[in-house]
Amino acid sequence: MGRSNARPTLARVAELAGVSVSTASLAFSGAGPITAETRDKVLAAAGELGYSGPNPLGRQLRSGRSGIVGVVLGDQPGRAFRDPVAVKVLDGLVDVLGTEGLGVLLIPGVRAPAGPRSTDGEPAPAPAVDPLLETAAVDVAVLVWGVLTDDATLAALQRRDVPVVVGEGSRVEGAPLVALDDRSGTAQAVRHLKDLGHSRIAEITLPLDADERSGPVDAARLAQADRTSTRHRLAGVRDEVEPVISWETPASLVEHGRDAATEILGAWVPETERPTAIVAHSDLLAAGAVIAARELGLRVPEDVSVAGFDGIDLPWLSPDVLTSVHQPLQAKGAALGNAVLGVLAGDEPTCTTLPVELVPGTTTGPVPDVVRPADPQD
Amino acid sequence: MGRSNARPTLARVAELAGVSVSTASLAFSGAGPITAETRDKVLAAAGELGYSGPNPLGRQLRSGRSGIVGVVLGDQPGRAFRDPVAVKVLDGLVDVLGTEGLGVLLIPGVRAPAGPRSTDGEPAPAPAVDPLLETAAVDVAVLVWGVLTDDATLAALQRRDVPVVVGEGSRVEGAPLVALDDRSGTAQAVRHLKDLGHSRIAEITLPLDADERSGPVDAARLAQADRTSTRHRLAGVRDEVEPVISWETPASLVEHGRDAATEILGAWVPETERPTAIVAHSDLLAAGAVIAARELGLRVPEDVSVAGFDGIDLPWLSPDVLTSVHQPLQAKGAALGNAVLGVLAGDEPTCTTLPVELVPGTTTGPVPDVVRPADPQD
DNA sequence: CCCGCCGGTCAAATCGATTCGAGCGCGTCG
DNA sequence: CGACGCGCTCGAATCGATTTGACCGGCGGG
Repeated sequence: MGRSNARPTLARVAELAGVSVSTASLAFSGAGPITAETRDKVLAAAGELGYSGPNPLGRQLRSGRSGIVGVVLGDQPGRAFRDPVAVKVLDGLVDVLGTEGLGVLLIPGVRAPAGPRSTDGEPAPAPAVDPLLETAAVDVAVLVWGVLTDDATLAALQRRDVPVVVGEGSRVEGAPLVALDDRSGTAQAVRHLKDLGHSRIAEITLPLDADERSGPVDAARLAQADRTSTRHRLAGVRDEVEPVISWETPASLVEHGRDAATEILGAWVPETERPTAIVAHSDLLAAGAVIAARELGLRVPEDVSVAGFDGIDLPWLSPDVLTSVHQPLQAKGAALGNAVLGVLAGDEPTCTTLPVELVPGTTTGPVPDVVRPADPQD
Repeated sequence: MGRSNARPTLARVAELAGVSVSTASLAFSGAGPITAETRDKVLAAAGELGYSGPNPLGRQLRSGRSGIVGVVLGDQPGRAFRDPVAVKVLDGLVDVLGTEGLGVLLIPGVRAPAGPRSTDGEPAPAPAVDPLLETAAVDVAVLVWGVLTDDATLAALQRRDVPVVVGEGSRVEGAPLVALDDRSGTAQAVRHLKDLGHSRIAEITLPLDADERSGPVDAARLAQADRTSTRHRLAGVRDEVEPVISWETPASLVEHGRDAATEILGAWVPETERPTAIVAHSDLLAAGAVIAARELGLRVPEDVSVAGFDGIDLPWLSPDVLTSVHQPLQAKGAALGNAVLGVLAGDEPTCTTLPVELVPGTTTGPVPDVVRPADPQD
């Protein structure tokens, strides 16, 4: 009973077919020379035994590869999926890797400690890395959403000698990086607004670090910015203009963009001093800003212009089309996939920077006359 | 050079520590009795060699389990992620499995053939199943988005003897099922509308099958409905009312809901015959309907009421809050996770049906007076 | 006529760990 | 004083396949 119940192995198939295990293996893998007659004999035996093909585990041990690429999600797994940008990138990644027969394994990153930074006892010395990070059999890990300074996830991976590919972060020693021309992106957006005559420009930023703060960004806070892509987007804006106000959000979500824009547009005491344009670090934030403006009775773009970043589809913003800095999302996923392939092939790590392109929509327009300074500007 | 360059193995650590391989294994796994002194010796040797812990592949082969659960995505990997419902369920699933140390592997389902149902040559006898389906080392596969009759994905999995867990579909022999009380859900929504005085109710449906059609649903088409949950939602509506029109959509997306509602509301020649309420099979479709109504200059809910299904957050619909049949999304993911755990533990397959609950929002209201029949009703 | 090559098959080593049962000191109980 | 039991360690089998090199008969070229 013991073995009759268990799933048949290649050895038993070979036995029944009257050939050696090695020959049976050849019959399935197709590698190496084998007579059609022999193969048929093996296949017939397999059919009789209900053998469903070589066990992947055995193959993997032998080859030393699992064929699995780990994708490390941010601290909250759910949040990663709520972001259309992440989703599109993931999509492209799955696509490229899928054609190579590689699978994508979702790995939650470090789990945030239960209490929100409680100062009692130890300062969370063990950041509770997800068990999968420690044990999963992945050939490569992809850190799609960047690397923080002093990243516990990265540390765990490196301790395990798992090769890493980084997207959107700062360079990691020995790991390929797929970056975006963030700085040029926001700079282009602001230049576009300036070309339309705007000068009082407000900014809605991506999170500066993992603290999930929300509120105005001053010079001190600016210096603390930890996330590379946020830093670059901040810098790009400042290449062109000093924003009249810059508002930090806890995450790239519509509701946070709405809250930020409500603060920015609503709290301005003399209406003539209100910003005439908003540049947001993401489309989701920008969409929130458009909604907030509508709720405040402001017309877009007649009263206030809004520009975003990412170039995602926002069908529900209809009939408006967001002016946005488009990034090649699918291509970013593909680039990450190729970087993974490169690592697997043993190539030298390279650093790719993807281009961005401003695509004007209907949410930006000329600066309103009403608030244009009456005095003849030199 | 050969071995000095290669990653160290447990055997070499044991050798250096002067103990046997079995003892070294004990030092890492923690199973079985071992002296603290011996363990330290092994750990020290490991540190010296740069040994980064037991290779998962070896462990997996021995245990016969990979610790990986495959989640089969629909035909288009990207579409699965665009659906907030799917994302939340996936989120709950990852959460439950993650705490058990199980990983979630994304598997694209059958790849649709290149040409759209070209009738030349063979009728696509080889539906091009994704290579991962054939080769990935998964302990269980989850078909989150149901099973079609004659499902190639399911067939491939069964051929490989991979146990399966089904969500939202029809019962599969020997596999646990996590279902939803779809029928009661749409029935509740329609009853709510009837209680508000509506009688001319239109319906926007989920896809009836994989054909991605869009247009009115007649009795013949109704009979073709292939997807279990769609069938139940259709039935639930008809338990309460015969819709004045039922419009099929190719996918649960805002834009399709918008298109459908534009047809439904716009093409009605005598305005007094226009439906006063729309029940949609999903929140995304319902949101599209709200947008379409607004675009047509109709007020929601004064001129037309809209009810959805799912209960997802729609911050951008603000200030409206969709009336919707809420389903326990996170719980559904958790239920799927538990079903997976059950399969792994060898339990008998069970069938869970999750409850739904109508939560009224601001998008449904009393039937408008204008179009209410002038003659005194009974 | 003989050597060497070639297509096909097989035996055995290998991948890296887990685990069962045996062995071995040593303390304790009878 | 001898036997039993307990705690720790070790040897060896096992998981399931891949792959290298040997082997073997037959055929063509020198």
